[in-house]
Amino acid sequence: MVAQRGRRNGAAAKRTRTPAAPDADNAPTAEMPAVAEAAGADPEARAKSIPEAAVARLAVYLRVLSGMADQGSTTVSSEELSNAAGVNSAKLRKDLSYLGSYGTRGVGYDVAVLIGHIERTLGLTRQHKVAVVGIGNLGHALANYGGFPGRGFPVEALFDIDPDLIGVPVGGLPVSHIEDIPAVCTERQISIGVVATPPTAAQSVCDRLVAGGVQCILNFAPVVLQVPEHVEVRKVDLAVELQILSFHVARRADSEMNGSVTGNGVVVP
Amino acid sequence: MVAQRGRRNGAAAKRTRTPAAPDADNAPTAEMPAVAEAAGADPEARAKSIPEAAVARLAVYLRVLSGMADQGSTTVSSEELSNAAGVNSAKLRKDLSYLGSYGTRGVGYDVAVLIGHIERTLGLTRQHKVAVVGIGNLGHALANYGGFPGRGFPVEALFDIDPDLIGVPVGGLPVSHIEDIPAVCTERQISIGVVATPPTAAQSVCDRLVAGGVQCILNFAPVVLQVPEHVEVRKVDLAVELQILSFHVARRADSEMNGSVTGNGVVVP
DNA sequence: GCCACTTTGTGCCTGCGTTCACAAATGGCT
DNA sequence: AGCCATTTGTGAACGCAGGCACAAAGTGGC
Ligand SMILES: NC(=O)c1ccc[n+]([C@@H]2O[C@H](COP(=O)([O-])OP(=O)(O)OC[C@H]3O[C@@H](n4cnc5c(N)ncnc54)[C@H](O)[C@@H]3O)[C@@H](O)[C@H]2O)c1
Ligand SMILES: NC(=O)c1ccc[n+]([C@@H]2O[C@H](COP(=O)([O-])OP(=O)(O)OC[C@H]3O[C@@H](n4cnc5c(N)ncnc54)[C@H](O)[C@@H]3O)[C@@H](O)[C@H]2O)c1
Repeated sequence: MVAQRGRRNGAAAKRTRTPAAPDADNAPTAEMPAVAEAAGADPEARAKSIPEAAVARLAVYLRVLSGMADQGSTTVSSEELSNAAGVNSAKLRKDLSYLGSYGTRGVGYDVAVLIGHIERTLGLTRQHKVAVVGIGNLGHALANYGGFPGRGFPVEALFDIDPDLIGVPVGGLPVSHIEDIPAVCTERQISIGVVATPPTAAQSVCDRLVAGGVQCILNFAPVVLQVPEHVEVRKVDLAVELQILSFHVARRADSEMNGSVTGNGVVVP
Repeated sequence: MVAQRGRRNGAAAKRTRTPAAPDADNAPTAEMPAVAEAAGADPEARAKSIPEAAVARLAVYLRVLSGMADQGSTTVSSEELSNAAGVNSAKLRKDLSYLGSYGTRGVGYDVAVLIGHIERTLGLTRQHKVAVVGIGNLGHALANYGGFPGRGFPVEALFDIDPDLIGVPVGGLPVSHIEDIPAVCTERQISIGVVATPPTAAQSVCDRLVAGGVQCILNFAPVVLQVPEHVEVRKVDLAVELQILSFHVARRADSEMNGSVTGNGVVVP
């Protein structure tokens, strides 16, 4: 019996939206009451009503389930799965209920069936081709990482501005020049662009990706990108992550300032 | 006064809901919001009441402000700053109000003063030493990254299990063996541990970091880490980020499936 | 010194996300 | 066949966070 209960760890990235059109912004979560009519036999239609936060968790459940499937499990209860995913079991059930009633009461969920439904809901039945821009420290790591292709996100284009890098294969794929971003992305049907350039270059690179028809951008540069309304941006900002941790350290150090010490960085009187 | 409310770790508290709710008047939300209550004038004490989401934004404001300071700006209005940070101006003002009233009505905020207050609130006045474990693709990128030390997060220890890596300097720092994690972390007063190992090794590495007195962990491995209550974990999961983007692509493709096309990956009829 | 203008700080309302608790469904056991 | 243990699915409550709108507070012009 595991006494350990749910850890928190929130989502790491933040969505940004262009402040250009304050009137029509109407965040992705449909403004329409939408009522989520039960008649929705269409799983795709149902997708519209899934809360953003739940989508992030579904991805986590999916990975846990994949691990369980590899281990030979065929069914799993909400309690088990929620424990492995680090969330409350009620929340897990509610999340799963967004994609329909695919569990069996008294038994649990069929692992394979659940995997299929989550994949379909997250749009993982199609492949999403990825381009990485900025093949420096981080770009190299991303290009060499084997975990993406295996999950339906093949890296199919690399770009940089450095003449010494152009044509050099990284992770088996030659680097192209950023001038060619629009043409190459259009031609290869790239749908996700990853920005790993220095912050100063990020916006111009982003513009080229958009010109190439890319629909989503994953941004590692510490800047707020401006994009058209139809492009989705997610930001991964390590400096912010560290600063949030720093805040918690400070908060704890403050409330515990009476001798007892649980970690480094605190003076022991 | 510690007052550890607010966290969700609802440990044992069974809290059966009685309709009458005789326990306290905390049920009606209309009453005094209890936040910002007895928080004295002490800025550190006030930190406890800052919402998690606001902390993340404060870190973003801080970076924008630093850029403005470098550019010579001395004051900034909430409108300007919120634009640059990509948020609503009212939200920004509310976030800043958590750290006190340090703006001047009719003028705006003094950039330098604001930077100082945010830094103090986030605990950036002290340095937070960082250790990176798993010096592979990602670990190398992190170890070589110059952006962390400049912001008060010096990388002061590297660890791996690969004998070929031990002793090799990466980014000017030699790699140590993971066996030495507890000793080295304790000795060098490491407060933040970064896990960049394969997922299978992540939990054991995490345990060693905790044994070394590390207070926070930034986890890049796609697993849910189990840690004692006093350790804070944040997870950066690129696969999840991509899957969230994938969901949005699927959703958009679904709602727009009538010829008009705004990006790649959609068949044009 | 007064007035008009700017901008902050915040009370209030709305809506989302989380949690609880329980009825309904289901399988296994006697 | 009937009952019990188990587990799902969800209605309802609760609390946090976001956003509007306005009073308070300050600046600068005249
Ligand atoms: N390395 C890390 O661990 C890390 C951590 C956090 C954030 N980041 C951020 O990720 C980004 C990349 O970091 P990095 O360490 O890989 O930097 P890097 O300097 O190693 O690599 C940057 C790459 O971008 C290329 N580049 C420069 N200008 C370009 C342009 N206009 N168009 C296309 N490519 C261009 C450079 O040639 C170089 O190859 C930075 O914004 C950094 O702040 C990196
Ligand atoms: N590279 C990326 O772009 C990327 C992207 C997303 C997620 N990740 C995750 O980050 C982690 C690291 O990725 P990577 O690409 O750097 O992998 P990698 O294989 O290049 O590096 C892993 C490193 O960890 C070391 N290691 C193995 N077992 C260890 C142990 N028990 N203790 C300490 N070190 C050990 C290995 O020697 C190696 O140096 C993985 O969990 C991966 O899923 C990486």
